[in-house]
Amino acid sequence: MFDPQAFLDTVGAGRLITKHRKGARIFRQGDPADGVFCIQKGRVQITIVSKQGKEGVIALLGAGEFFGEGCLAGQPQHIASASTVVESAIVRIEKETMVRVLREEPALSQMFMSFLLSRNVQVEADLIDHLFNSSEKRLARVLLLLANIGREGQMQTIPKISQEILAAKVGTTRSRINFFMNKFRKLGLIEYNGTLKIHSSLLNVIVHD
Amino acid sequence: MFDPQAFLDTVGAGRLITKHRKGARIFRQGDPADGVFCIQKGRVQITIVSKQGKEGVIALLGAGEFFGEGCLAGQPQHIASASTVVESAIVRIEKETMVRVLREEPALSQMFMSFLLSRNVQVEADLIDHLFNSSEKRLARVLLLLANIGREGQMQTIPKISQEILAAKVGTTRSRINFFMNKFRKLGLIEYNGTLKIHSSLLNVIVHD
DNA sequence: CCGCCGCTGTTCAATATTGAACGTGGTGCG
DNA sequence: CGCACCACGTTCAATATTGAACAGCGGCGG
Repeated sequence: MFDPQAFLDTVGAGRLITKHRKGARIFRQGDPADGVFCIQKGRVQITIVSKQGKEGVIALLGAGEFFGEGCLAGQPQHIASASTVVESAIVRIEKETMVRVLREEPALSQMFMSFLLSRNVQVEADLIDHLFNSSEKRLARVLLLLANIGREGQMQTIPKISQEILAAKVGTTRSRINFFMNKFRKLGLIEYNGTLKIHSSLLNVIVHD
Repeated sequence: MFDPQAFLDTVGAGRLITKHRKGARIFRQGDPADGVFCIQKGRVQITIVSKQGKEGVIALLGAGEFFGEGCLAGQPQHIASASTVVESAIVRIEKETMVRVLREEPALSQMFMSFLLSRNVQVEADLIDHLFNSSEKRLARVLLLLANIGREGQMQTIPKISQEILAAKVGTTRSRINFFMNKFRKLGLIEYNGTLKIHSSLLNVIVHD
């Protein structure tokens, strides 16, 4: 679907590949936005904090996905922060370089556009989720999406994620998350002691009409 | 920023311009998705209904904006419905035509991409709004956005919109909308009897920390 | 004129959600 | 070890939100 390697090979100068440990900050909300980033390996979370100090996770991105692309739309500063959730390799591409490449390389332009389109679909799905669903269903959905990043049918082990982050992503409080996590566990929909496992039966929470 | 006319001129065959009355359906949730639409004149709302029958408004779009672009991301069917809210002129472009044009015309590709980028920013802003804000603030934001579609500083008259639709866009119930509309009115932030006027002071509701 | 219909105004109990508190167990570190 | 620091489990009152009901009020067609 999307091949970041081919992309990077053609970018040439004006790019910078960096390895980051887990938990490293790539950029902060408010920093000047003059570059686009692409994940080569690892996982990155995009967060934003409100004026009241609440934190929200807008996106959890994996290999092959871009972030910081808002600057191409003319945003002078990043409206969100980006940090790694596992050890990651990130490519930074200067805004000017990106613009040039998009103009001169139709194939890459296609690639980037198809990323934008699918990101659009994703964010819209998140929005619809908030429009319609209770926090219980939203939590179920987030867990299933996390599990499905590593695709497969049955049961999935998830790389450990704090209830606080889940709360930020779902858009509710930690006490609510805790409440539902225990509910799901009692119902046998998930398991956890140190590792978190998601059963496919968790789907029933969402489609429950 | 974006010139739909120039775009349309170069599309050539494979497009179809239609005028629609207020309230006309362009496509329905579930219809096969094989075309992209562009608004030449007027206003279009994108809605989706949940399994429980609740309706949600995902987007309110104006001249120069596209919709139905999900098919370019490989969506076989529309996940939402589109209908006009005022008399509108809509251009339909066949998916194949669109793909071809995007490939062959870098300038138009740029245009479309800049639309995608700003749409992304918009939807993300909506999502953040839901993540952080109460329905009261969300309503205030929706009203302000509606007023600002026709840009200007002070006070704006809005083309009449039912509380039901507002509820769908804000993501709450009509009784809540009614409650806040009256609250805003009592506070002198908006006026309405037959026409709806938004005062710029409504902004204070949002930035109230 | 009358009745129907869609929209608004209003109320209210049931339910969901928040925000804050406190206890507990593990883990890393001086 | 003892301490500090997290993240989790649990509780609870205060608050926000829902969902449903009913009434009033124009407009519109028969």
